[in-house]
Amino acid sequence: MVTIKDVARVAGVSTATVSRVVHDGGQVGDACRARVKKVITELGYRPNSNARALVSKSSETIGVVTPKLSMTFFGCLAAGAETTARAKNFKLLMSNSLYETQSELDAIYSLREHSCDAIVLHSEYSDEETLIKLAKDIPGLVIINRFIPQLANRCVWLDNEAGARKITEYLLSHGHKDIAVVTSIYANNDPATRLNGVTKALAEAGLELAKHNIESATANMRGGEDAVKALLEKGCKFTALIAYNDLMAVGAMNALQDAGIDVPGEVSVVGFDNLYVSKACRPNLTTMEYPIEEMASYAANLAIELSQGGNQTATKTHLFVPSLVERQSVALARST
Amino acid sequence: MVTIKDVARVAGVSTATVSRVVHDGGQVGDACRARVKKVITELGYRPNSNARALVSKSSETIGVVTPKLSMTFFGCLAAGAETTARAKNFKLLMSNSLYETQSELDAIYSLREHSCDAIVLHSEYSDEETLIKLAKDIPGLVIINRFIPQLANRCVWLDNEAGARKITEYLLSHGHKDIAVVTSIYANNDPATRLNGVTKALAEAGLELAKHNIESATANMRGGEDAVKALLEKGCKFTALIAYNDLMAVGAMNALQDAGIDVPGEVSVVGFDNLYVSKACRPNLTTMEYPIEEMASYAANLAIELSQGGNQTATKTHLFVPSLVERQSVALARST
DNA sequence: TTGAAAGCGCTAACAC
DNA sequence: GTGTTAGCGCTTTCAA
Repeated sequence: MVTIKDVARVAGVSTATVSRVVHDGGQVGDACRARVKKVITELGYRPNSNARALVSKSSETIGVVTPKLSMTFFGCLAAGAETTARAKNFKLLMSNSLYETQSELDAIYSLREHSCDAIVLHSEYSDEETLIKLAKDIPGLVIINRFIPQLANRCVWLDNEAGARKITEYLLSHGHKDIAVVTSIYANNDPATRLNGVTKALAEAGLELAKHNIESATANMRGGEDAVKALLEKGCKFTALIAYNDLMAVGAMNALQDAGIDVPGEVSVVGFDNLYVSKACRPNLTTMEYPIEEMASYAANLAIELSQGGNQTATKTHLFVPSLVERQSVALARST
Repeated sequence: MVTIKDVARVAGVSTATVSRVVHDGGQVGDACRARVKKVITELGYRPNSNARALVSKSSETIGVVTPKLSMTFFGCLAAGAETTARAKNFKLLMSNSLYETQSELDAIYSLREHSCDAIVLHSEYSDEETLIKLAKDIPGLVIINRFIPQLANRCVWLDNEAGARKITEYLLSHGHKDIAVVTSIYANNDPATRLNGVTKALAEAGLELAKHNIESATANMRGGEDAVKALLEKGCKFTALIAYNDLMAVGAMNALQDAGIDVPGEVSVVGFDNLYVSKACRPNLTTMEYPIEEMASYAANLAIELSQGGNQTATKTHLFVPSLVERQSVALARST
């Protein structure tokens, strides 16, 4: 490994001068700078970032903590953060939290040990108090996909209720009145919030969402299938179905089709997230776009700014609003 | 930030002793060790890994370089590496190469600056020579999804030809004789290798793969659609279609169905990779499993071992073989 | 068993 | 404009 000393020796200058050249400080004579630069390329010198981080207490590293990288949603999140990291010349440290409070915290501490002071955290299990305490310690900590009032300016989140409301209104505008909902038993607030949006939109249209029209299951394809089967077995009648997310929606469509029910001919189906699958399934799924990649990129930027002492406007919030993506899984309700 | 000095001071010992306790070295008296441990927890001391890496020249960090994290395939790759990292208590440094030679190299050098000596690289554009030179410099460099003879013991790869062969034979065993192929213009060797497998399997059955039964396009859903349209327009007749990967297969199925052709009733379709989409599409896709997560986890292990001077058996290769996943997109060929 | 001290590669005063 | 120097937090001889 070639160090700054090697460069200094070969170029016949002090390490301080080399350091200045590396950092493009203006305080170096032209001839000297040229010589040093030449030596740097000749020797292939690259500053050791551990040493740099050690002395400067900042590592130009951004950490991302998500539950599970293999899920498309989190892959996109990571990709968004990576875009920012690349643009700012930061390194990206990834950690899976595996949906556990303790590993969430472990991951964060491990990041800290690396002098990684910009952190984007997707937390589901830690309670608000823990997070608030953590945020106090770590100026560059940003929470993604969750809103904590006391941390308003550190949360990058999505208006789930507005999204659910919007897609419900869309269904309403297509003449649907008998609407079933497949929600999830997912740990965070999202299911409740989205359900809330649906209920409100329905209420405003003078409709009530009957309890027995709601079925809940795990937030994946299988869950969607199971929920629809349960709905069908109960003898539930509906012309449209709102699923918690795309995965459940796809499962639901499959179950519907397996039961000989045409989608969207007899039943319209909508999802949430706009994952890749929504373009792969038949019919293509109408859904709400969850701009997670963009949000993550934004969050990473915010985390970096905060870690550098910028963007201290405590009152500013970072709320994203999902948008409707019309595809083929919704049709006009058949007049009854 | 609480440092080793703080702990030493509070515990009334030297930093060397604290270091020994942290490392579980046996050379510390019981009473002393207990006291130090107590102080460590009380103060919440965590060793700074930059300092540690600086002095020990090893950072317990594994780097992963892939083209694009937002693609499911690479997300799974990252997840596999993460599993190993977690198990070995390593950190995971991610870098996107964006499909470019230069950024591939940049990413690797940047990893090196971090004293990250175990690296898993998914390289597509760099030539073998560059890679061989790199591998010489970096003992812990492992190449994934590519085979370079001179680096046999450092490559973790998949037998694409065997996979293609296997799935072709599967189609053959279902009575298909008129087979079309949708291949891709992807940059690496995989398309050619898979095509090769198909051709060979067909040849062994006394069948020839006619040029005009092959169509090539970009390796995504859209490409699959386009290719099928082209095939259909040419008036190509086939009862089975082999797609380069799952994404193209799904696109192909959609195009087929849009053209009023029943899948698998009239045309059977198979893919490659076994991505999540293959369970989302209708009919569910029969495909070859590409165990990328497992492979990445394996590769990460190998990289760590190599970086620590182990596993020097230069003759050992690391070849994975894909397995058939039967779903619903293949039917018996209709007797003609 | 424990401590003192040197030094990893780099940056940032401070001096000249 | 350039060099000297003192650390950053930690590990690791070498002595005691």
